[in-house]
Amino acid sequence: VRACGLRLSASRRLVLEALFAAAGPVSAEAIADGLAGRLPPADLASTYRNLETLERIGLIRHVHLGHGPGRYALVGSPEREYVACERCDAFVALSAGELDAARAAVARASGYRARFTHFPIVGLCPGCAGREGHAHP
Amino acid sequence: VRACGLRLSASRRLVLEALFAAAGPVSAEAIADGLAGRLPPADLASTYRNLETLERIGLIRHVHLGHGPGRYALVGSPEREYVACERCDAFVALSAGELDAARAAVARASGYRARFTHFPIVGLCPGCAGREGHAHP
DNA sequence: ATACTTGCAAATGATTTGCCAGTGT
DNA sequence: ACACTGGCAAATCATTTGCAAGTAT
Repeated sequence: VRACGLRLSASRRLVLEALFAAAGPVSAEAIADGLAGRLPPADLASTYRNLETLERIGLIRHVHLGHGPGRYALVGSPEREYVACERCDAFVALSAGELDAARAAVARASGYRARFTHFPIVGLCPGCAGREGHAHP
Repeated sequence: VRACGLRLSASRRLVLEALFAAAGPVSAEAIADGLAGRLPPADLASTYRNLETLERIGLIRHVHLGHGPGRYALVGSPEREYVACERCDAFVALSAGELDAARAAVARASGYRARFTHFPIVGLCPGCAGREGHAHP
């Protein structure tokens, strides 16, 4: 952290603590609110600035799940890729490798090297797909 | 159109003409501007309302390509699915079926039924993937 | 005639920026 | 000390909403 010429200020440390404490990816607002009281609150604009800084040095990353705000998480091993439901905002986080077959199929069809870390695969979760097409959804 | 109890007003017709005239998916702002002068301009808020209405009755749909605004297109046959580059915003539109292998791989890994019509597959286009990892990008 | 539509202005949600005072190193 | 940071207010971007006036049917 300091190795990048950055200062380890109180609010910067708070952002990192929040991301350690969080179960999954969390929004900037949730972090600024101190994860519902579990941590001291911080200014929202500063939180966004800190998230951007920490992302630039590769400590964290953000993913866009559903229509809401972006969600941030520590970069860890194994790396996570996401599949999200466009109807109910449910999502699953898979480990690197589990989507390699899909990646290969995309490369074959389009030439693109797909990455599901920043923008997830979007579709219907088993529950919403089951309700699809029924008479009374 | 009228079959749904809707009126075919001037600005509604204009939105449809713009979508017929456009080569690919276009933003609401581009439509409201009359596609750079090719058509008369319209109010942006009304354009958004008309796009929403036309999408609700299934005539059009929108897709989120890159970081910019959503882009609208007529629903046609063959149906289109998209693969977009997260670095340079280039994208390719594939016909329904071309991504079925990828869809099957996703279903195997996650149980989700992926659809790439509203949120595209995101990754690196061949050009950006080639530059990735080089000494001086 | 009447309900659907428009246009304009103002609100919204997420995120960014300007600016000046505060503080790690 | 000095540049990096924090907090607060105001700006931005895409999109939505309120409302009075207009118009397709």
